[in-house]
Amino acid sequence: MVPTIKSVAKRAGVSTATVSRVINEQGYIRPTTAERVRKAIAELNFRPNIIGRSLKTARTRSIGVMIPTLANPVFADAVAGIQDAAKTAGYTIIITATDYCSDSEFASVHTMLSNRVEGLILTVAEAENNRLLDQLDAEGIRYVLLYNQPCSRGRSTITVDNVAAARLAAEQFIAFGHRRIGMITGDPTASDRAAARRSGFIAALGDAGIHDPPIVEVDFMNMALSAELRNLFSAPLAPTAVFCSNDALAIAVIGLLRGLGKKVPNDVSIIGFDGISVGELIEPSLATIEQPSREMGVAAVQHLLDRLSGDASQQAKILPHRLRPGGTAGPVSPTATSTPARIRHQTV
Amino acid sequence: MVPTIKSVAKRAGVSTATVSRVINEQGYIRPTTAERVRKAIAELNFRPNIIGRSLKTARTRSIGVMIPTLANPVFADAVAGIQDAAKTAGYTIIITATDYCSDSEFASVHTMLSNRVEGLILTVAEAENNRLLDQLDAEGIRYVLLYNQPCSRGRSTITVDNVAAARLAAEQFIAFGHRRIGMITGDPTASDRAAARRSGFIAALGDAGIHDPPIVEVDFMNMALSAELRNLFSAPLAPTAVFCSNDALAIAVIGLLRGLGKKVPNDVSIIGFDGISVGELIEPSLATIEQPSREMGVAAVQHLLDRLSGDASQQAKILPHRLRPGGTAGPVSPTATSTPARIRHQTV
DNA sequence: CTGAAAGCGCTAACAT
DNA sequence: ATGTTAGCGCTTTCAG
Repeated sequence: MVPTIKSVAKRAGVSTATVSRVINEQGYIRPTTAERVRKAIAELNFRPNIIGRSLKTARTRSIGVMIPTLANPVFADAVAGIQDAAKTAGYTIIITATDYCSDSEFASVHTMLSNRVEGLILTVAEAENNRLLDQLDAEGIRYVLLYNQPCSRGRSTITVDNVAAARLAAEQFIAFGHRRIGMITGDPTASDRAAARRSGFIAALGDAGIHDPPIVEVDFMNMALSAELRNLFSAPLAPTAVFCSNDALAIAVIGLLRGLGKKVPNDVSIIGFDGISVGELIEPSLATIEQPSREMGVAAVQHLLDRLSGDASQQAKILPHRLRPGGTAGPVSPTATSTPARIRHQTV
Repeated sequence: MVPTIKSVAKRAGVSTATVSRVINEQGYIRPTTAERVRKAIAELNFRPNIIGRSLKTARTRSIGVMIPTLANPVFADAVAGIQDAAKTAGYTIIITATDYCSDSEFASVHTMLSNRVEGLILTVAEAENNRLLDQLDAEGIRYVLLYNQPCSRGRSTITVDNVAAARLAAEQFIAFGHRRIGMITGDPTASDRAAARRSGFIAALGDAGIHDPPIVEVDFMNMALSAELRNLFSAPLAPTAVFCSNDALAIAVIGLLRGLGKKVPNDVSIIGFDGISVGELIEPSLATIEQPSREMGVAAVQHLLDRLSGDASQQAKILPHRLRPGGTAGPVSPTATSTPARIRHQTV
């Protein structure tokens, strides 16, 4: 059978307490004794049973991670950061994916809590009104949100300033001379960050005197780009620039535009959001609002570990976003295919 | 504090055994009693402590997963499949990434085994001569390899037929009329699958009378595309077609070619390997040998669970690969920039 | 410096 | 149909 601390003790001719002390390097052990124990451990290929230890110490050194999906590189990168930081800190991670289905959030968290994770890193659909988070708060369970927006409840979260970031995209378009600027957003109501990006985008356009920009919501999961989207680009007053609420969506939209015979960026400029690495590799390269996903994952772990050791100093940690320039976004083109409305707008 | 089975028992006025029976729905319980217990559970918000259960039952219902990195979508997709299948089967997964550093494989596996995972899903550098796997075999620990090649030791693995798949790529190039065909491969010695792809590629070319194709090895992690690579494409007899051992590499190479002023596929045709989804989204779309990563993850879980229940019927499961056509691979072009050698080869 | 023993939360005989 | 109890592997007083 698999060796236990008892078998090691017997082999080394000591008590289990001594073996435990050697394993955990605590207390005074005569060097020769320690050596004998280590030898027994090596010979038996003994691996301390964390289950037994956890039961005794009430510490698991594990954290639970819940994200929408690993299939989106944004989250995969964040988890890579989480994994790395956790490993460094001697923690183990348990992962669950919700597939953007908020109904499964309860079950996922339940599983992880049953496994007695010491804390949670969560990306939920919406942080503000969330029964699950209410319950975690009520039970005093430590968690850190990732990508979610700071909310009035003061829930701790690691994110970028999605409002400011979206403003940046809008402002870039305006600086490029665009006036007919639209937005395409995925998981519209289902994501607080998408909502924040949307509002930042609208606000920035408003500041520039552009109101009621066309905003199209698409089903992000099965990215069948809707008829509405085709209409958007086929209209005579079609936008010359479009902000997409995430990179995967942006890349899909670029494909659609190609299908419609539109040139990017000549006919339509595109800026995405996320900064996934493949964006740099496509041609033209994707202009995007980059968020430091991996670092966000690392920060989430640090933040969580801080909270686990009682330090709840800061609620939200806002990491810097950055406009990553790319070939998909450029000045409004004189050769743009749809010109009629430009005259009107140029007077502004 | 956090409720225990004892606190539930007290509240419901029953013994802990009864509570346990209710939780696990086993044995005969009077409905009214069960109801009282369930009420107590709900009121206390009791979650059974898996740690305690595991210690008693010696079952954790968890599996350990070790992959090179989550930053590569191939592995992220596989893990998504693993997670999904595991969840369905009532299992939890613990993830570690090695970052392609085989030295960390031991530590990762050690951690997971200390956590008493019931089995492992591993992608290792090399399955044939592997001390870690030898040790797992010796200890009778169940594992399933993922992406690794079947080896003489009969280690169970989920993979595609990398040799045949690479042949397919080579044959496609040949069918397109290419004769000067090269290969660019990452983690050359460090990956049995890369080696298999390489040998399949060479074999297929050999069958077509093409020998000693140029093969360039690049450091996959920091994808600084080497000088050697530049030389490859600058040579007068530069290949008109290049097979890349994975998609990430292929996309990077396409970028390099653009930098060198070469057109894809006109000057150089490219076929990648993996079938990551972004390949379909870039322009031109990436021709690639697609492997069903998500399904492979699912299959790995099924295979592992089979083994855990004593069924070791099959060693290797070969899933079907598929040539995914794409814009990056096409017929050898009459306008190709480097023509001198074509005459010689066309005589074959 | 080391050992004996209690007990973490749970399940599974064994009783009744 | 339900209760009693032993014990999973480990850590940690408490003794010595």
